[in-house]
Amino acid sequence: MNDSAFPSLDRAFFARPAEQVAPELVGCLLVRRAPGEALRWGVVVETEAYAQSEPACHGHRRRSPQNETLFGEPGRFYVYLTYGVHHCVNVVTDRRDWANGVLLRAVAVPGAPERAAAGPGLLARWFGIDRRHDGRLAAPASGLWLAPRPPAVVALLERQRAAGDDPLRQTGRIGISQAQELPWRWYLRTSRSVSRRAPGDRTPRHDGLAA
DNA sequence: ACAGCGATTTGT
DNA sequence: CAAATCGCTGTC
Repeated sequence: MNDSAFPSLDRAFFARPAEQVAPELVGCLLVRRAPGEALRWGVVVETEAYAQSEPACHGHRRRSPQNETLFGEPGRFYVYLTYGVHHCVNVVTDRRDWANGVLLRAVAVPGAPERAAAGPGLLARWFGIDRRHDGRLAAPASGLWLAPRPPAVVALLERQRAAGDDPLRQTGRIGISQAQELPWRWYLRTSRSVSRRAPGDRTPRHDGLAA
């Protein structure tokens, strides 16, 4: 399997507000090429948007060496350590000097256990992502990038949408203590690899995987 | 300096 | 439901 089978999303895709990019990233592919290892990839099934204007965003309070990447150019990865234990992977969106990004919360990996990357920390662990990836461009040259929705995923989404059933669910964000009312989390209803249920979400779990 | 705490996960 | 575990942030 060649890298060319996974074309990289370009900067224009990310140069838009996070709440616009986040739902469109669901169904796209996260691809990882580490030295001496097999290519790893999976379908993004859950995302969250963050913006400087709301208090849950790391860049809301102030700009610092820690969150500098979030203020930088779109199309780069913003990776941080949380709870001293787990890494969280974001893609920077919108424009320079405005903290904006999309948190990748869950990925469905074909051939792997369903819950292998069913959460921000698990996802980072599975793909071998840590702070060294912070600031890297989302491109094959970085060994880590995002690819557009493959035809099979596009077909699945269209089929369900045509049946009057939107496979993309929108809820409040998870694990934050501020701005919980903001519905900036999106996930693929048909996936069993979603991290967890948001408070109040009664959506039934559905069979059939999106990959 | 120092206590507090987090965009999580796991086990009791 | 609490521990694990690190480093940033605000305060003393």
